[in-house]
Amino acid sequence: MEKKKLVFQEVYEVVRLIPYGRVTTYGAIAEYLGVKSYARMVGWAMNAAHDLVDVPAHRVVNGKGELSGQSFFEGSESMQQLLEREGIQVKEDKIVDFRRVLWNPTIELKLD
DNA sequence: AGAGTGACTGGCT
DNA sequence: GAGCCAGCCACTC
Repeated sequence: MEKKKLVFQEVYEVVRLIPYGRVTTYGAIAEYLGVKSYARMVGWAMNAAHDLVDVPAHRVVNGKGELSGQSFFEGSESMQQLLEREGIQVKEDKIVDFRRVLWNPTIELKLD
């Protein structure tokens, strides 16, 4: 058995595909890339992606819809601010109607 | 090389 | 439905 390796570039590509006004989870991305157990690593990849402006990391949250990486966006605008700008309501660091705005690449980008 | 840590998740209580 | 516990992989000290 060969172990699949997580490629940051792949993660960034998926994150870039997230539609405006939608969000996804670390687990969903990991699953789509075929590395379901790498949810934590995806989050870590986001940390590295912090340097890239093309990667809307603010559209990626944890499975509960909480802005876990909010503290990491203390650049100019907070993660919450960016999400609300896209029409996503955020309350108590949690996305309102999370299920409704959730975008699952494994489903939306079905490979067949 | 061993131990600790973390932008997580699923299962059980 | 919210909270606690264990499993997960890469990175740092």
